[in-house]
Amino acid sequence: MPELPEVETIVRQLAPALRGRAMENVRVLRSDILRESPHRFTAKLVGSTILAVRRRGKNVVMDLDPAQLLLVNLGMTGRLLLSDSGKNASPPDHLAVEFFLSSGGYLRYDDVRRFGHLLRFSPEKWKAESGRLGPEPLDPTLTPDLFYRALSTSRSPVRSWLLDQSRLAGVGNIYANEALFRGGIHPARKACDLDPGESEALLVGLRSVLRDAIEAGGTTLRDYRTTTGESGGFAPSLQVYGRAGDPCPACNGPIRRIVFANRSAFLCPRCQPEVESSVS
DNA sequence: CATACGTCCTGCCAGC
DNA sequence: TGCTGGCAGGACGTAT
Repeated sequence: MPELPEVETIVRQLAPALRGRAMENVRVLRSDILRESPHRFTAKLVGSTILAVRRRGKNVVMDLDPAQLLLVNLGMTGRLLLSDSGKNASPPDHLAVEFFLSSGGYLRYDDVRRFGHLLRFSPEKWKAESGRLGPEPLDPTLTPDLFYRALSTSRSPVRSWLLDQSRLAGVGNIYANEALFRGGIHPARKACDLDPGESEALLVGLRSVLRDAIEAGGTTLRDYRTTTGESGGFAPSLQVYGRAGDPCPACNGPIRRIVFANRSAFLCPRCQPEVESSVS
């Protein structure tokens, strides 16, 4: 569910609302969301103050005082729901963890499939962990040349390359497919086969779709919600994802769905040819 | 080392 | 109406 634009949307809502507030109590209802005992998790967090909320890849990262980090990976169906006022919203159907905050509100983590995780890190451990993730796609220091060189080291299909968090942090199946369409690149082509021009077109397409989706508050297909429970607005703007059989917005030919690496890929066969045009 | 595949879990939807 | 199989936005462990 949540890829970079969805997590960015959540973080932009949480950051101003949570900054400076303390966790007065923590209640764990589904401990398989954690990788430590609920008792230890709770004991280490109660009394902490939230200094900042930010994003790294698809993770929500909270900086706490005393110094530690709380990372939320939403998996497929995780939601962070914020109730700022005193009034009690009825609990969501799959409530996993509740944080009771100073000034009376609370933050709830809800997750149908429980593929998500809530993880604590020391600053040192987080630094190492973050180092295992690839660069942020929207970071301007990721130049077209660096992007091209990174692609050129891998024989994986370029769609798989985009999904690999250790190569690039934050891209999931929706935006990988949309970026490949915008860049005119077939998803099954080997990453190392893209030429510099194609590589740059892909980077431009990726950045544009991520920015557009952030602008719209993310894509809700089914489960994704903002912290107030609202849907994102980008779904109608998807050009290929989930649109098998629909006309291509560029050439009117039918969008196709193919499956590889156990996941659906959507593409326009005409706009995203399988083999690069070896004209020269 | 790099890449490929099965698995975790629940809910929903199309098709019979 | 009710059942069944297929499918889902992620990420990790294991096998090759």
